[in-house]
Amino acid sequence: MASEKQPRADAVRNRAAIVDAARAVFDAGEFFDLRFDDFAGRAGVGTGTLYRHFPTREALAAAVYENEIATLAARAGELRDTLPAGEALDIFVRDMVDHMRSHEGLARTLAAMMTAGSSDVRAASSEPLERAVAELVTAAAREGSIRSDVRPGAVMMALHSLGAAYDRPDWRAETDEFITVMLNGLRAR
Amino acid sequence: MASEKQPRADAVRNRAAIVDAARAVFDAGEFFDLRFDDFAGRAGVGTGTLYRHFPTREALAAAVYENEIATLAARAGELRDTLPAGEALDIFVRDMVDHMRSHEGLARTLAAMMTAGSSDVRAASSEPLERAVAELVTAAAREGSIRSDVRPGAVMMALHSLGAAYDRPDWRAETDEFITVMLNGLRAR
DNA sequence: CTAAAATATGGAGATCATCTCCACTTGTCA
DNA sequence: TGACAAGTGGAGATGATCTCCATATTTTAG
Repeated sequence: MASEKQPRADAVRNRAAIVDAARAVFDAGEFFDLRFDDFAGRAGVGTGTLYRHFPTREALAAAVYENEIATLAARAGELRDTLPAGEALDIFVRDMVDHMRSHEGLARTLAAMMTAGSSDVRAASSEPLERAVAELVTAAAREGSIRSDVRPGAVMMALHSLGAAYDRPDWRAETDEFITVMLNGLRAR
Repeated sequence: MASEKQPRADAVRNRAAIVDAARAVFDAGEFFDLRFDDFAGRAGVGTGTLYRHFPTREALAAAVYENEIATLAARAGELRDTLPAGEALDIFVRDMVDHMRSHEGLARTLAAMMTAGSSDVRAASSEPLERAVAELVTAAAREGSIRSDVRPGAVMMALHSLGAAYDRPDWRAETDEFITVMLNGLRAR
């Protein structure tokens, strides 16, 4: 149907430079302090270029988010291919928590942007992770290591909450307990 | 220490009018489409008045949020006084879900504002609910109907996620399953 | 290799939301 | 009822967002 056009080489480079700069800003937790135009300066491009590639703040956030999601989804696939499903699910969830812990600013900022943003964008951007988790959950249920009357989306919801609740003073400890409760709940018959 | 001054009657009326107008806007899901100044028009006051009462969007959102939290916390107290703790917790969680279902736009908008806003504001505004849930959880643990190695905050985190994940296409069904998983996990030994 | 066409760039300046300021109105208190 | 305090509204300053297009770069065709 749609014939995809090759973008020009410099366009590709600029786009990447902007996303890289944005990732750094996110990680430092300065996303909301900066004028949107400043992202152009940071990436060494003009504001026109910034706006052409990312018409809104949200669009830029979505691009960073998609990278992050891809990393997580890849990790899920890897685990699925090398471990029994029940174990893979367990480890994936805990890895995800660790990942968030080591990129605090990023996790918090993306959670905020994604909560505020439009459903459609969020749904589209999260799709690969959604898919990967669904596979893990379905496999674990088939294998019999978790109950089978829970749809994968319920697990995604739980994971979602990790990001949303990120700034709770005792996040670290509460997360561990929350995860334990959830995994126990999944195993309960 | 601090001697509280009575505000003038018209100031009280105006403040209430603004919060009322804001609640309606929230409920309709139009919060992000409106210029902040428009809230003044909707409430029938000037922009100066709006800004005096609520210096930022976030401050206005927090005021609406606090109302909502008070309602929920009151409900929790009521349940605690009339039912065994384990049952009270169970019913409270399910009531909260129902409450969110019947105020979709409100729940979604508040979740977004609160995620984006500062930790301090959020922490202060949520405190009454936090307290009420902590009481329910602690009582249920003491009573022996749920495990006692889970701090109340872990449960709050789970509740938080309900708001955060609000726009998932299948929210209703997933929420029920998620809640079931969590409550089972809490009872698992 | 070169020229023309296609694509992309940067940043000056138009546009628009946010927020301040103060002359005026309303409420309160004696 | 007068006088002082408290509160109001909205015009306009401020500063961020976004558009537009003359110029520059890359690609394609000859």
